[in-house]
Amino acid sequence: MADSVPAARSEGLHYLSLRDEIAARIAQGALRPGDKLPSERGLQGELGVARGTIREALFQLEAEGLVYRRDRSGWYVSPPPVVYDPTRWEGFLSYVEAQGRRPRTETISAETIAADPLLAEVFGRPLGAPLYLIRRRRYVDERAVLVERIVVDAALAPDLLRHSLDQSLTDILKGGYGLSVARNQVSMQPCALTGEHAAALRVKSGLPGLAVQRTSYDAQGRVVEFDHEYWRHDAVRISVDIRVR
Amino acid sequence: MADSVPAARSEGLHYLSLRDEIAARIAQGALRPGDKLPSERGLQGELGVARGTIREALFQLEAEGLVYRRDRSGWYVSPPPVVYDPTRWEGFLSYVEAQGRRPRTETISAETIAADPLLAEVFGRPLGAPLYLIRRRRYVDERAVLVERIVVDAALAPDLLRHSLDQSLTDILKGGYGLSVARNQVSMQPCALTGEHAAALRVKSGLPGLAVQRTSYDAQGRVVEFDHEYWRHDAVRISVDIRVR
DNA sequence: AGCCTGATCTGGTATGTACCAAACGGAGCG
DNA sequence: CGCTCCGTTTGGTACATACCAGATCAGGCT
Repeated sequence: MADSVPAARSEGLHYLSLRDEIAARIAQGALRPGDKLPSERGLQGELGVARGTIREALFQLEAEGLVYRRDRSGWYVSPPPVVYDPTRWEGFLSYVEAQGRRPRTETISAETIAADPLLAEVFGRPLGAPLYLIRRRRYVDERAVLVERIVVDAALAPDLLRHSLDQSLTDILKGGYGLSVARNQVSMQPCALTGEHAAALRVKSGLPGLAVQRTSYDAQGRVVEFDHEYWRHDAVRISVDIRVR
Repeated sequence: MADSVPAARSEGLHYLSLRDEIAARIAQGALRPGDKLPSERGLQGELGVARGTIREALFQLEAEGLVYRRDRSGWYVSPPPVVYDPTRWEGFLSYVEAQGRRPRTETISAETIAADPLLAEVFGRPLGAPLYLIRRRRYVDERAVLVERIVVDAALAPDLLRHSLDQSLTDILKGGYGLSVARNQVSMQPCALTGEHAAALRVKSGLPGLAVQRTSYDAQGRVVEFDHEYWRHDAVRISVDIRVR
């Protein structure tokens, strides 16, 4: 990294100028997506500031989505986010591919469960009715970007779990069962990834995320999918184009 | 140590158990929205852990939107977020009120500017065409929750700046100029609030936020508003209900 | 070639200390 | 009563240090 960061010392708070310095390097292309930053201790020696201060600057860049960390490996420049349009339901694999990125899906678990009060209400089915619960992890360019928990009515898609769930669930439901989505009810909220979600994405507990809850209905108003997604905040941008009511 | 947080010491990482302990108190109503937490140094004495560890736990709760800080005043339990549906464009004041909260708008600045290349493109107007630029800050229950930067085509709304901009801009455009919104193009991305935005919201630079960009069109496809909003991440939840294309 | 192992590198957690500056609150003054 | 002033409280920044545990990788063994 040669001459390090002279401009950064100009003024004000150390961690802010360091943050701005690194951000500038990324903006001007001196650091490119996927590049590894020097180690915290390396920067410490280079810049002559305490490691805690370096980390404060890195945390801010992480919150801005400019860098991310791989646990006990190092800090890396973030790739650009994928654009997610909840009004176009083509499925993860196709829209990620359409953006020139490499998607992958991994099934964590798939099981039959009995409807609890909430799910019974959502699906309009009796308590205890059989439902499928699917947990998946999805990647873009081999970086885990979201975990999801999908519930499907077993009555609408018998033997769904026989299929390989690493492909598009939308396609399976449409091709195999004639179920297609006509309406989506989507709710999104910034959150922190904690516990099982953080573990599944292999990120530090507390990383900012985006929680998306989606209920998909077919033309008859039946619930086709009830889906909770937890995204890394830096991996996604939401875009919708709508007629106003 | 009064005994206070006994369960928190059970196992694992100090800051995670402390975080969970406070989160549990909020969930069960022992701490209510708006309540002030003990000071960092107070907790330090109570719990016997270092102040840095306390702060780590508080940062996580902040990232989850459960608590927020008022600079050099203290940490407080967050009020619930307002629900924002970009497909229903009734304006901030009315939908916040509909949720039983108290909205307020403050105009920071209002001026006439000349279209730069980007704005000329967006509005389909020549370079240098006159546009209005309005900056506002909006509050819910007297807490600043967003800053926005709205651009309006001066040709469509002459003398717009004569109006009081602390009211609904939607109403002014509709009532005063017959402009009503027929289509919204909305893009949202988690971000960090920095620089002027952080200052305007009086939060620490680096607080997680949600950046919303909205382009509103009327029935003739003319751009009515071009709007950038920066929300505190804990103040808003997005909800949309849409027919799938 | 493939597997195992152990040293090393890296970030993660935790503690202590010090000082700064904004916010707050109470005393005192006009 | 309202204002100013000032000491106190509170979070904000910065430093130093120590140790832990997962990730990584080179080297040696099979």
